[in-house]
Amino acid sequence: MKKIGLKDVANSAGVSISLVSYVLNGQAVQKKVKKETAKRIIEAANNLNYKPDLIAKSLKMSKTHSIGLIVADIDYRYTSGITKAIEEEAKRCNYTVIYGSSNERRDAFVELINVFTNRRVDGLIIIPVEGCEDQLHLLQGYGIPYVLVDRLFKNIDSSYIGLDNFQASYNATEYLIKLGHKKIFFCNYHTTLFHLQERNRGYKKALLDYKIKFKPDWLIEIPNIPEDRYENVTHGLNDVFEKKKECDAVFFASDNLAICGLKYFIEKQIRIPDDVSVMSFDEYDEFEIFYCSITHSRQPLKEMGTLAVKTLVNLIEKRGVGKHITLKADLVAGKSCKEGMISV
Amino acid sequence: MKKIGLKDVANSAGVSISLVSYVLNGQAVQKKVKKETAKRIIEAANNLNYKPDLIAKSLKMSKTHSIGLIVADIDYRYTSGITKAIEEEAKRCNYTVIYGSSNERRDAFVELINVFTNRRVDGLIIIPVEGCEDQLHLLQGYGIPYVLVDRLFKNIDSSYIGLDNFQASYNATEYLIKLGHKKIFFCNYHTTLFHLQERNRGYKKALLDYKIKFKPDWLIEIPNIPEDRYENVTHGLNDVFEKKKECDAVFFASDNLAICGLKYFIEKQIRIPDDVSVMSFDEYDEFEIFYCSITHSRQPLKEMGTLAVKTLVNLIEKRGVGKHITLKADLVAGKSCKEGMISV
DNA sequence: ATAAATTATTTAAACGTTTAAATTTTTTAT
DNA sequence: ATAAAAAATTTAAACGTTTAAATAATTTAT
Repeated sequence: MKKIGLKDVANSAGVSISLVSYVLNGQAVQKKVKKETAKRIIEAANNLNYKPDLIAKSLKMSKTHSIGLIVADIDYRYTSGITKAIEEEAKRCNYTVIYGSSNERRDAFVELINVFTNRRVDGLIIIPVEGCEDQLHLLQGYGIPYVLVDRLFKNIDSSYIGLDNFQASYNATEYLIKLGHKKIFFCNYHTTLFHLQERNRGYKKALLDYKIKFKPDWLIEIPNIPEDRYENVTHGLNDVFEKKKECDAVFFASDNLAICGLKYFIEKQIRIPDDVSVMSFDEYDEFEIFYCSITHSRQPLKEMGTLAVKTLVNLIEKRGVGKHITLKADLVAGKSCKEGMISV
Repeated sequence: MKKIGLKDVANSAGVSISLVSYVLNGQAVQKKVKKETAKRIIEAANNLNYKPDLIAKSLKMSKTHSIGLIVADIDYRYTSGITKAIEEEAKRCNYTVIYGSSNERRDAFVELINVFTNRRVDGLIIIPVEGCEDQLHLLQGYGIPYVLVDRLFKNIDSSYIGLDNFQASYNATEYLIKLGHKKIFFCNYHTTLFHLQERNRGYKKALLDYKIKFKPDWLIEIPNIPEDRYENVTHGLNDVFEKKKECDAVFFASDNLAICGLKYFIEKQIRIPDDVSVMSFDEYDEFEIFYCSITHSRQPLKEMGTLAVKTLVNLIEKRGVGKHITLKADLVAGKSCKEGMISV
């Protein structure tokens, strides 16, 4: 079955191609098309079940109405949440999402940037990987608008939607301190990613403000390798609990780390919150099946995704200027932090 | 900065556009381009940082090298797992993924089919929604190849990658029976979706084969509305546990149902497996943070995603014929099923 | 030295749209 | 009845590629 094009509709309605184009694009009155002719054209289009070829349109208009989305890993709860919001908002704004995942690998990221620009996406939403600054510079050179999500590079001037990680981390730590915790461990990835470092900073600042002296071995650093995350967390926590270091609480800097930690605690029969308090950055819905609900900070994923699209579309259509938007996290109180600890 | 096209490269190298096209598409020898000329062209292309316009290419070749992926909800563990595998394999096959989510709504699904076909995707991978058979027929009419994943329609002849749901459900039920369970409840969505009905069938067949008389109130049916899933599961389980019906085990037909169930059991302080055994279809990694590991059937998500792409690409390129592939689930034994029950 | 064969390169049409400019038809004014 | 104005429609070029066919340049055979 041959594809139906404007030409076919034109023939069927007995008019020229351009008239069909005008009518089907809602320019009927502006171009002074006779009512009757317009009607005939529309009927013909319907009869033939005409479908515009968006590829041809894109070529002519140098506008694809598509945005590239590059995520770091769709299996992160953060990513699927934000992806969902992005797709929904994109639909609302009449854009289609072209999807790619770097899986935290630079080479895959570079490849995606390449393919997406060749595909002439109108813009990009990017959860970047470590060490991809050069690629972002490239995009700027090409004049392709993009917005970063979650992860920020200080030395790159771009639009950005993310969390106020410093504040969120500060608040979470403060929450623990106010409950009387003193020896607060912090489990984070060892990384150059700014947003994760901000969490360190928030944690340490809270300790400082409350006159708790931070001890270097309170920081449990995990290599950022998804495959053996659990082993690494186990190793880090063993270092605390096997050696019976004094520890009131462990604050996990991400949901995935927390999951590993909780698994560890179950295995070692360490009771939450009796033996140790637990705080998590980010959440899985499934936290709710832990025997005690986990206190955690919650990011407004839906809002972030929506804002990312809105900002990008603005950049694309209004040629607006880039900006940083940082949102606040909510602290969702569970039962994983011991209350009324004796202040020593 | 103006976009560099073949024309610019041609000018720079002092040759015609077609020669550039030949060389850059690896047809240099076939078209007998002089070695030296070819070299000059390649250099020019590099110098100017030429990037082919894939839109123009698509138009000319009537081939977009893109596949549409329509999921039902990216927040399902099943979906993100399979999406990950699909994107990876698509990359390997030189296809880009255009992503859309129906969020289980027919109207969104229809809209996506429309946009994707207008975008001239080469094919589609679809996790369909209830009642979208007409749309699949449309696709067949257009001659656009597609493969269904997870969910199957009996009355539609299409390629399909999914699980042997009947067998998986049968095996899980059998597992419970063999541990001595008699009163086995089954919690499933109330749905017309074939793959979920197959799970019912497997459950019932196992009971039958082991001469356990199925009682209608063992089937806990949950309306398929994500928003108030928890309330509905609670309601269903209350009907069992508040009324103190005799119940050895509850078999949840999906991971999301299981999560709700586990939450309920925690709230009501019903102990697993002491008070009741739990079996789940599908898993979340986070099952591992439940106080006892949950026995469940595991679908080979990665394999499914990979196969979906392979099958589709085959359909697209080799004009191969559609086929059904059903894979087997693994039963992952946890600690949520009581052992050595007295056979009454 | 010339024709034929081979090698190398260019021309031009096409893919399905959009749209400015040109043209034809109809209406209005005289 | 005719000119001018307005309304309706068509023509043709363009977007950036690919590729068959035409042409030009070089080599080989006579």
